[in-house]
Amino acid sequence: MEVTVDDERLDAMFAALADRTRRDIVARLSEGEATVGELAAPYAMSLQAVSQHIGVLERCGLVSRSRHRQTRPCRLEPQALEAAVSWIEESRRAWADRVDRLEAHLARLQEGYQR
Amino acid sequence: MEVTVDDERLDAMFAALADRTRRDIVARLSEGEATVGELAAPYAMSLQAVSQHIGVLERCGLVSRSRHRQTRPCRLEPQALEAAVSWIEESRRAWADRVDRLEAHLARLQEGYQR
DNA sequence: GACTTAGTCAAGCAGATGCTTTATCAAGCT
DNA sequence: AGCTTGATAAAGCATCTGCTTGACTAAGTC
Repeated sequence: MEVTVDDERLDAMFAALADRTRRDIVARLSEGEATVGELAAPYAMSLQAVSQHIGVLERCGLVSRSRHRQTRPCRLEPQALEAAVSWIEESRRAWADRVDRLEAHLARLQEGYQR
Repeated sequence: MEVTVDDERLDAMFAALADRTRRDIVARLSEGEATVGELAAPYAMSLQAVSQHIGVLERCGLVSRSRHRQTRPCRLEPQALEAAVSWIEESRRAWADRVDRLEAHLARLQEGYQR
């Protein structure tokens, strides 16, 4: 049974992860919630830029923002990462299967020659 | 021990996978080698465009092109996919650990109240 | 040698992306 | 009410991307 994830979602997800700053933010959030300001602090770029990066992560479902007083705490939505992993795993598995079949085939040929 | 993959490589890899046509090509190649022309056939776009897509996949190490007569057979280099998977898995694992710790903590609190 | 096949190279263009700056808003502080 | 803090909104700009077309090359066919 295949887990079919729609293409647009994968587009957005991989595109989101294609930026170092955003991968950094995801890694940071995997250690726990953080506000936009906290996430922005380590970077040379403006708070607005980081807020935009978080927007990208939010739009593809990897991160969600809530409110607490004036701050906007962000947290990871890891089931979204699942979609990306499963696509990659599926392709890799298909390739591995193919290599296995090929090797098995070659092994049978080899056996044939030796007999 | 961490498998540290350099950021530029991950940038290129996720960017490569952020395109539906390129993911299609990877999926197709996971079923076996194919020439540029064979890969291009299903698409409305020009052969040149597909060749450029393959170039992107090649530059990030996911695909390699060889030569056979006038054709350029392409094949998947699946150990490259490993880098992407391991980055994602690592972040997800960190998040899962954190959730587990949190739940364990809450469980202990709960126990405390009931005693 | 001329023609076809399979593909690359290169220039150009419309639209997306990553940042900036300025302006604005909502919550808390005095 | 006015000021500060934490953040979003919007406009602008340089660069990158995905595609196109036209020109070229290498290998095989007539």
